[in-house]
Amino acid sequence: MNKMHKEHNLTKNQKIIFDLIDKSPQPLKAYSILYNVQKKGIKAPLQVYRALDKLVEIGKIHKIESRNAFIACHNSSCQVAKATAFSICEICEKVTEISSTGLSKYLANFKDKDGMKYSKYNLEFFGLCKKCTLK
Amino acid sequence: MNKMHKEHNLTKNQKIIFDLIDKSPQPLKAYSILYNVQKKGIKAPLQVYRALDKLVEIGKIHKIESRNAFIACHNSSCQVAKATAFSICEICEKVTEISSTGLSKYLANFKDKDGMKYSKYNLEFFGLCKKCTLK
DNA sequence: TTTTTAGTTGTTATAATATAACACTATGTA
DNA sequence: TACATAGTGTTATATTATAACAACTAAAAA
Repeated sequence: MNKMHKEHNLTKNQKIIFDLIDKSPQPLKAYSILYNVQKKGIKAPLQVYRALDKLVEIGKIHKIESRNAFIACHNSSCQVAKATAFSICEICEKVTEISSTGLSKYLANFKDKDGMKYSKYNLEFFGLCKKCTLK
Repeated sequence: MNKMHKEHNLTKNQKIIFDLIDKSPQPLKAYSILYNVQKKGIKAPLQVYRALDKLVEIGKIHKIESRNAFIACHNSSCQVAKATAFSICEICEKVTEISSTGLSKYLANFKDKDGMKYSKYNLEFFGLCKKCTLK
């Protein structure tokens, strides 16, 4: 198996929740996830949050911090949730993961004025998506 | 009063809350703020959140999204809360606002692969601060 | 095989964060 | 004055997230 793409064998709950998020074109919130998986036997918030925590940890999903919502990672280069960038439309709330080599290199190499480098970052851009720009 | 050079004259509640955040070396959370200003007559969460919303809007403070906490802006160039960058220590939780001309220019001019530019961004770097690096 | 271990599960309860709705007040300005 | 805009005080409630504990499971070590 390719090291770069180590499979994390998801447990039942993790799989149910990942599949739901992965199918969704847009970020889902924890309690909306809960509502959607209750018929599959996941009844309590903690069951959802535990699966979310794990999925974030292994990089299968990302949290959109400014929205308290979760989106599947569609960027093969971020196997671990350490370097994330998103664009967020302030009207329709559409969220897109940005995968730009230039951006990720720039940020991974960024040093602050004390010369510190950082091991992780999260960047959220806000503006209007194409559709909303035209309205 | 002349609107052209309108200072944002803070109201009583806004001023109480801004002063508290401004004096704090580290970000404060809403309910910790509430606790600290109760002796000054601010008794309800909404009074705090309303002041916080306004202070964020006019750029006097910023919200650290990943921590649900608020910090005073010490970066004279961000008059409006539209371009923010922070470093966050994952051990001691120390937060520092980054003011790097290079970084802000790079991000302000960033275009995604559809050529879209964005009007605002928020960037949070995570790692260890100097003190915690030495431990 | 048995035992151990780390990780996950299911559950109840509760903490922490944030907003809705409504009546009222202050202030600037037409 | 009257109007518009923004802020206030209040109660209630919605939303997001974690604590604590007992039990289960799979994989690896003995």
